[in-house]
Amino acid sequence: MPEAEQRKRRGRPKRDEVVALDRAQIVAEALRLIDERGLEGFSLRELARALGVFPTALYWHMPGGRNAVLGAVAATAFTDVVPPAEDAVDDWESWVRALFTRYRDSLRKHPNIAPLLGAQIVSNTGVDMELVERILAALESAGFGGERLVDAYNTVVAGLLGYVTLELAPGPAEDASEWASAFEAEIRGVDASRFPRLSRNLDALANRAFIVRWQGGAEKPMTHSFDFYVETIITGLRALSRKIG
Amino acid sequence: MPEAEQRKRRGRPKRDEVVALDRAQIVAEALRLIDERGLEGFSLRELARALGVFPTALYWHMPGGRNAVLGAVAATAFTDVVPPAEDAVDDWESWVRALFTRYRDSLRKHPNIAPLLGAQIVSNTGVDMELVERILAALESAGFGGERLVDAYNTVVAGLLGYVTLELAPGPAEDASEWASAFEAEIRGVDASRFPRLSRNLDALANRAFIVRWQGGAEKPMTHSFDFYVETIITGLRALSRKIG
DNA sequence: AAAATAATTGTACGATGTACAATTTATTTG
DNA sequence: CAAATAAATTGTACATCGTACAATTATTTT
Repeated sequence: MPEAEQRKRRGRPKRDEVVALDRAQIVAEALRLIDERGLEGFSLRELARALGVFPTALYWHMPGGRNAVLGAVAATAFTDVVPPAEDAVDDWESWVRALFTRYRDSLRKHPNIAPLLGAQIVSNTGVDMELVERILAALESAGFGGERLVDAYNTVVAGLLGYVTLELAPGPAEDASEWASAFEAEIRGVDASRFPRLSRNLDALANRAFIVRWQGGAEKPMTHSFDFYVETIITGLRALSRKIG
Repeated sequence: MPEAEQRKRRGRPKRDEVVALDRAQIVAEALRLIDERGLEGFSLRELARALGVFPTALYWHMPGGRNAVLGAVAATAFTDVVPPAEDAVDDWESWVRALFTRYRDSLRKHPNIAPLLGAQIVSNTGVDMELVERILAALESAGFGGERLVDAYNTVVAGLLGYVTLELAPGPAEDASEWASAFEAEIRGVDASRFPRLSRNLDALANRAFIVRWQGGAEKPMTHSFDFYVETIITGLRALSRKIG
């Protein structure tokens, strides 16, 4: 733990004192703590403790308090997800594919913040607007325009966040392994007469499909289905772009 | 407020006393409170207050505490979403379409619980297994089997939750209208040279598309795009089901 | 030199989740 | 039918949390 040394004096610190409190550093440390102990276990006070600072000092740099910190942390997930331009130009499909996988790769490095993204209108105008612009570019080159462009755009954004948010969703908080084995037993012993298809495909589905899994995507990735999901969306968009344009 | 009258006596209540504490009632009241004051404002103590009961009494019926209550509340969103059988049989596409719209309609009645669903491995074996079974049935009748069935299933489930979770996501907690107008101004004044396409389509996009909206889906539904999104997924699945089977 | 502003320490408060003991009623058992 | 056990609550207690606000000190501007 990178505890900063104590500093008893009150008031504004001298120029070269070790406080080094700074918006970027607060966000970075917050992300580190969330990576380490999860979203549920995150608190402003622990963040302050880790930074060697009083909790209320954080409010100077982040006037929004807790929510502001979490918002800023969430925003970091979008850095570097927008694929470089050269991949796009005349192949919107592979650009969209690249976007999806880059976003997923980015979140897989910090799976604990996934709930923040799928469930918050977080926006940090700048990075985000770049993302919007580039999605629009891809979809225009796919032939969408006007009202359909809006629909296609919303489809891409929802698709972008949807799968990954769910894949990386956290299970029950503390009783993890106990709950997991109990749930596994329940799944394994599912009534074959009431649920014949589930029962027949159980080996293929158990712990490898939503609702019937007992591990989160951080421990047990669902990559193959993700690729299929992306192809589904791209294929659907391609078909619909031809239908009316 | 349906405050229950006071009852001073300690210990187990007599048979016909008005305490009426019961798992189902706890969950129902919790949902009502969340509908009313939002997820952020929900607390076990207020729930207990609303039920006219000590906070710790809730632990008797819900051993998991807060998380257990929220899990149970989340599960209610899935009641009655599975479309009746007769709609399906030999038309898997309209069955899936019905599933998507029913789920969305269900959540739109309780938009505040949306974050719970997109972000938690909540499962209540029974209702859920029925859902799983029926999705599998639809996809088998669409021609999916084996490994592809798993992928298609995961695609449907992720698609089912993804859009709605994002659409109904809550904005910033308290400073709502202030933030909204500030954000609107920022969007309206976006740099046309850096973001030409966004700028060109601004009227169509502003407050009607993800990332560039300042109202949640509870206040401003995004229905048209949702329909397009559903068609995208169904069309994609149809095409991919023919490709290999 | 004085005033304003920046950046922190410190204090304080109400609220929260939950562990645990005490108490009372209902049910089961011998 | 008495005694034991289980069911369902009240009541107490505690650590923790977010944040409003005052006090303090250093830097920058006037």
